[in-house]
Amino acid sequence: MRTSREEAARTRTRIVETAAALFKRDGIHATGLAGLMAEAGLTHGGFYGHFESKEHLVAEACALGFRQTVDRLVERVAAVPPARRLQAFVDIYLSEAHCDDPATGCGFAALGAELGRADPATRAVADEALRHYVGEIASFLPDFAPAAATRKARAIAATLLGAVTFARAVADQELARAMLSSARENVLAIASAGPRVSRLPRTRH
Amino acid sequence: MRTSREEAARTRTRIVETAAALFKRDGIHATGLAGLMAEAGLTHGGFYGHFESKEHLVAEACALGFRQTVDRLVERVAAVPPARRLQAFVDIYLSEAHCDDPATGCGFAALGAELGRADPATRAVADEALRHYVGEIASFLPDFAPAAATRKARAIAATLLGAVTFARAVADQELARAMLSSARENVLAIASAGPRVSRLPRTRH
DNA sequence: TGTACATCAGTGAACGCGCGTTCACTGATGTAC
DNA sequence: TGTACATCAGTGAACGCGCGTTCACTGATGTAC
Repeated sequence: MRTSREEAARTRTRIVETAAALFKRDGIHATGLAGLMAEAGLTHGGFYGHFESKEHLVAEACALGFRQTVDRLVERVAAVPPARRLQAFVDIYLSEAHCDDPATGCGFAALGAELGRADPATRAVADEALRHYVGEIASFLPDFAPAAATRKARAIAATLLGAVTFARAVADQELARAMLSSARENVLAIASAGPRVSRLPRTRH
Repeated sequence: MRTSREEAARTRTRIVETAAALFKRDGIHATGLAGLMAEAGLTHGGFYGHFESKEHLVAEACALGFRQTVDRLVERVAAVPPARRLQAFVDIYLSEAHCDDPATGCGFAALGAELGRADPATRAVADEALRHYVGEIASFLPDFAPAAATRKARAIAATLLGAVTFARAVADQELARAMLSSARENVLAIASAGPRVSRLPRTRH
């Protein structure tokens, strides 16, 4: 039962989207191809018509997952006045809604340590995604010189990722909330600490 | 071939230690019991003489892994004068040696998102370990009131975890180093920002 | 435009393999006399 | 203290199952005339 080329392209996209969500929800290793294909409304035999191997799908699904994460955040934050964008971004990232729904949330937080064990192609995807992501966060810090903003953005990305990882790991919801609120407080402190470019322009040291 | 009770107790300990290292190195889901038992110098049949299920071992191995992490850090940092302990701790945690060897490093960083999918017993273990860990970091911040030190310690724990997760995930070593150094810089800024208890005692707000 | 045929997207059975778990067995350890 | 027997730590084969991957097949799509 052959389908049209447009339909086949749509099928392929659907597999990648389903994979991105399942990998983020259950982990890469724990997600089987048969279940994944079934979730996409297909039988598992057709998988190798679209992808060379599971690893190839992993790289593509991660690329999509990371892109979606950043795009969604940027879209939601764009509606906020520039001066409040960082705070809006931090509030969304550290929300309980984000912690409760890894499948649609940050790919780095959802995959975590598993990325460090992924094949080089997937890790190269992570390179580009992280640079892009840090660049977006840095754009929420217009008061700082670009190099300083980038360094702060990296630290902010790390703090947010770590806080959500801890919040998801622990059983005690009060401890999880304490972690999220402590991270929020200190991220905003990072964002406002140090010399502003308008007062004290400074190049990287 | 029965062995003595002392030997059996040592065998059990060896299984838990081996599990802690393999879970941290390869991930919990990706570590099979047969390979794990072989690594401990045993055949897999004996496993259920020591543990009720893999999940029970996971909880025990995580408890050990988390405890080891904190104990080793505290031990190494104890040799440093109190005023420099935070910096020493941060330098160890963000070292390339730590990034390159998950098996002996921080259990939270090594297991990451997998903990969020673990059973309640394992996540309860994470609760206690995180509280203990945050308490140790707070003890490196004696200049702050206890509640403020705890909040800063949580943010520091999150930043360190996130930075190592990113550093391990990316393929580009320069990007990894940039992440580690940006995290270091901003963690030390967190640690020195805000009112000190000696100058401006302040209760939690 | 209509027909005949080649292509190929998706199906479903099957492959070898490693998974977590069970169990009959072995033989040294621990115990009772 | 020495002997006879029960216990049980560890062995190794086996269980059903899901894994990633392969392949012969089906039948609608795409193409050539």
